[in-house]
Amino acid sequence: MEKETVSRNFIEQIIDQDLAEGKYETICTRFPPEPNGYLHIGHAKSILLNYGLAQQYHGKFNLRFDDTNPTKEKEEFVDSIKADVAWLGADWEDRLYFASDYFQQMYEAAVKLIKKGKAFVCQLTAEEMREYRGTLTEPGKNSPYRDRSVEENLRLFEEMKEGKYADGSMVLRAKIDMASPNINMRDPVIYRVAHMSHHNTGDAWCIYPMYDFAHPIEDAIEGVTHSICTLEFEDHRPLYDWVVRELEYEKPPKQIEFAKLYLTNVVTGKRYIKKLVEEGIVDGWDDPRLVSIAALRRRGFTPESIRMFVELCGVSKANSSVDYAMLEYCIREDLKLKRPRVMAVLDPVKLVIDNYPEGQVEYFDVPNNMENEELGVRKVPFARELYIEREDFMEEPPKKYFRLFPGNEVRLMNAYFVKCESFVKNEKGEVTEVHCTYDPQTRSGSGFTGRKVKGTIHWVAAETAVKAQVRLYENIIDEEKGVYNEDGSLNLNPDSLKVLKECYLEPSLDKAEAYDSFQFVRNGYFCVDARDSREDALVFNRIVSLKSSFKLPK
RNA sequence: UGGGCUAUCGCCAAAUGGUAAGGCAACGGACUCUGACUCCGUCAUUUCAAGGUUCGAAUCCUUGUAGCCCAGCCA
Repeated sequence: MEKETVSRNFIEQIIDQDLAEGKYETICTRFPPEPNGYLHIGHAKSILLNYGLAQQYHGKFNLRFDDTNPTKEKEEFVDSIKADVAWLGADWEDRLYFASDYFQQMYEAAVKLIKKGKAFVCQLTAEEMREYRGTLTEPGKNSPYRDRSVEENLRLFEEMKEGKYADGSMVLRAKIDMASPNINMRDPVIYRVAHMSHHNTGDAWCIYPMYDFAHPIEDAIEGVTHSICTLEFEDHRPLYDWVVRELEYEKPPKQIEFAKLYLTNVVTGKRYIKKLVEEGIVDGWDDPRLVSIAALRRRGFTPESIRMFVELCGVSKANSSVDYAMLEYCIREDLKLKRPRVMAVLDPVKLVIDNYPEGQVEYFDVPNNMENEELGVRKVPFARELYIEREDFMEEPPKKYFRLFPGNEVRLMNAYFVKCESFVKNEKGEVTEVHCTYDPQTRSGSGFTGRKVKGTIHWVAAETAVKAQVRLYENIIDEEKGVYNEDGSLNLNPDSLKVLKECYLEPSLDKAEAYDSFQFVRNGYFCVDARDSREDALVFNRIVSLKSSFKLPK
């Protein structure tokens, strides 16, 4: 209630006004996917927007499959869509609908239009119809079949329904205006013939309604008040309104359009994704580098983080592309206090503590999350030989490098201070071992305040470490250059996309439950692949790596 | 070039004729058992452009400019 001063987006303003004018008592929204593919982050915006509005106004939210075209739809998509919508937390309660369940009503509606002289059966071929339609700048011409009698139209339409005509030979068209500057109003097709089995209605029908005719009817039947869709349907609104008007629905639903959500630095085009899948660049529609809902889930995003993201993006009619960094921000924000932070070394270098007794192992009680005591503590073994991150040691450190270098002392996180005494290089000049001495009185939790160190680094005890295969992912596209070159070739090195690496994890991570979601590793984080039966089930996403890497002072 | 829509910071986005919110990013600084987090601070005399109306304009008018969508028996 104290939200009084918060500004409302344009859709809320429309709803407020409709409610104030008494157009509707309560509102009803819907998410109407066609079951022809997997949901992505853009759909999440629509789902959460529709559901959020329904919640906010104490109205209803329906999930309805817009399955009016059997040539494109599959049952498998119905299941995945339901799972994704549910995962996002949008609850349709008992209101799960299928447009195909309304085929009879739609048929009757078409008959009503015919009887009103507002629809006719047309036998123009597809090509002819295109010619008759005119162009963007020239008006169209009336179909020669436009003035058939109501009786003949009724008979023909009935016969279409009975299966007497072949696919493509005949359609039912709305009789509107072939000279309209809006091409959608030039006697649009509202029913076509398709002898094809439908995933829901089987072979009961061989005529199927077109979107423009079906959608307003679906909304009207369900009592949807605000039919929220994306911008490309703006030109269809006059037709939407025409349908609900001619069919004489009381309290007709109202279509409102908003801009789709685009993200920078990701591939969203179905065409591209398909190609990436076919070429084996990605594992499939749920590859963690994509932004399908399933991919995001697999990558460790939470429904909360996606909700936050969608809210942060806002709703408007301006085409825009939201910075991927905002999505990253949301997941960091959500997981910050929610998940344990564990240590894992991704690019290991051995660290030997020369003055630590050989064979000795100590167990430290490490808080799972310093800022959230409820997450408890875990035991982490510490020994003479550890692995540290290669980038946490430098032979010749630049100014302001606070980590390990000869003579410098740092804190091993949750353990002791160690001072670098020497290091070993191989014949290639690579550092293979870093030798240190530790100071027993600096043990973590001892309250030691004798001196301070500037740096703290993470580590994993070598002997007990769990060796894991980790997949490093990088952004899938370079925003500047695009995914594909003009000649259609892939504009990236496939090897850069997925790098399999061996890394070392704390032994506590041996159990899958221990890392079923994001874990912070320095500033990046990784999560277990949701399909954790896979051998390479661990996924590392260093999505904030740019931020975390040490930058040389200029 | 017909019709529809849009234009406010690097990226989203408020402001509904009363003197440009907020978030992300970035950049300073403080703090720190991870250079993170947190905290504090900076970041649009100006709203696509040019004119006009007005005491007052991002908001109204005019003329331009740029971008997106539409010629499926797809949704």
